[in-house]
Amino acid sequence: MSQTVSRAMEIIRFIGPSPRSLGEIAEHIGVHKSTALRLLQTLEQDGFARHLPDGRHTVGFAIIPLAQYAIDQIDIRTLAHPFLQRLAAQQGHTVHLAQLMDDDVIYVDKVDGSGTVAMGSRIGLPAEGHTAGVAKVVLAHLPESVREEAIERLGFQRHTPTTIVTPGAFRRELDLVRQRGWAEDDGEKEDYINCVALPVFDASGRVTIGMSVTALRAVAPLAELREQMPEYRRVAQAISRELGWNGDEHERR
Amino acid sequence: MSQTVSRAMEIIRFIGPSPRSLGEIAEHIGVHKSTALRLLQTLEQDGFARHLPDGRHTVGFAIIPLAQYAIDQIDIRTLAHPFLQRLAAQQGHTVHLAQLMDDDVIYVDKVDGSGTVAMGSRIGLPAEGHTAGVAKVVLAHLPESVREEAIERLGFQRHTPTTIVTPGAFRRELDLVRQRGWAEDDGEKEDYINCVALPVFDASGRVTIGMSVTALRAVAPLAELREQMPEYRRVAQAISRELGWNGDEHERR
DNA sequence: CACAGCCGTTGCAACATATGCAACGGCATC
DNA sequence: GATGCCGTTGCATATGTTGCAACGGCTGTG
Repeated sequence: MSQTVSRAMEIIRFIGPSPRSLGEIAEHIGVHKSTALRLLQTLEQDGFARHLPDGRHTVGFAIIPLAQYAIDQIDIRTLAHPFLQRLAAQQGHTVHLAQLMDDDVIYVDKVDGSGTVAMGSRIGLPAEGHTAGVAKVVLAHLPESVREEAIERLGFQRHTPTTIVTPGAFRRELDLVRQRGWAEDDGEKEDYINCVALPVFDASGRVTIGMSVTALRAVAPLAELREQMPEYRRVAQAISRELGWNGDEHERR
Repeated sequence: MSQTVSRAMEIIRFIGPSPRSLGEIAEHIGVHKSTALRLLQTLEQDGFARHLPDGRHTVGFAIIPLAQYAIDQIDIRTLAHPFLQRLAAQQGHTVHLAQLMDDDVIYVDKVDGSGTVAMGSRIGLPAEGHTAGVAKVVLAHLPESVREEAIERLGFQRHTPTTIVTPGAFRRELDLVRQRGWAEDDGEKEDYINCVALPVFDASGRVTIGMSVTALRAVAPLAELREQMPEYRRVAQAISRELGWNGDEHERR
């Protein structure tokens, strides 16, 4: 293991959220300022960090295309994409796939329907934990201790009158998700958009991926999406079988 | 400068585009395999690299949120965003801002109009060089030698009957962009979407940023967007003045 | 205006770590 | 079964990283 490389990466993690001074960085990684400065100079030479005019240091743009490579290599995309495309074309609605990675449910694929819709979801970015259907469906199926930790991290910011804003109400929502087999976003992030989200099971019956169908409320309200649930369930299970799932959705780990 | 950190970063750049074996990596950075392995082990411990089941190494997901931080800190967004929001609200069309970074014109902001539209543009991702309005308008205003190098890198893949697919035709298009002062995407990437793009000048009269207005052809065909050109030019110049531009758009470097 | 304090930075010697070597086990090929 | 190449590890040592001392610049205070 390389201590020098570890330090450099810790610097990048530290300066990412907000720009930092040399002294702060040296203190954070526990080295002399001259050491931190040399590490920064190297990171900056290669575009992984930037030296701002005010003297502080921040993350560099060379990381952006590398992140895109990381996104492009998410395996489930290749496997699931044809299913999403068919569903989007057939139903006319936007379909997402999102996967749990570390502590976030990250959008990993998105196929727009016809009669299209703009929304804040972006591949590579996390779904909002307390509003997005895909996040709810993944959270609902996590082991309880993991789920409780995740719930504690949620901010429960209100966006619309239907946003769930307490942990208790959110737990009841997740209970409902498990009971009926799908999650819903009832205009909780943007009040003109709703969606349903289905679990995607892996070979061991776990759920770390969710698939959602999203529509403008004016075009297809929740009731209409619910009517299509048998078809959505069929597609989510077809993707699950591609992942080696072979059982009933009521199987639990 | 830290040689060790440089090597680690070169490893990340090398394994990003496609996964690589330990031997390839060691050869690429010019060290013994055991050295490359230790550097990789450190990168993998922190999520900057991943060790695939087949033994190869690729870029890790921890880079994705860092890239988002980098995107979030692009200064022009803060400055230009109110202009884009006003224009989008007033015109009802989607407005983009894109900026030249290294060899790509990267979408750095995007405001959706009302009566919304889905499109492949994503913040942090590059605009396609030979079709996107923002890319054409930035390319058109580059110094000639830089422009020629950029044109040589373009793939000229046809997407629709109106896609420009030869360097010669593309050069003539850029001549036209400079002459009339704006670029167009005439359904060249998706045949149902068109846009116009205006140059944003900086304090020295250079153009590394473009602003575009995009609409569904069915909603607002090119002719209709062209009618609004005085207003679009006014907004682009207002943003330019915020950047310190003080002259006539015919000023050249 | 002088001074103190803190910042970012550099040259250099000491030393701690990164490095390459030799060897290993595993796997594929002949 | 032998060979070649892969990824990997222990260890000695060479070297690059590291901290120290000192520097100039900037800001705030008296």
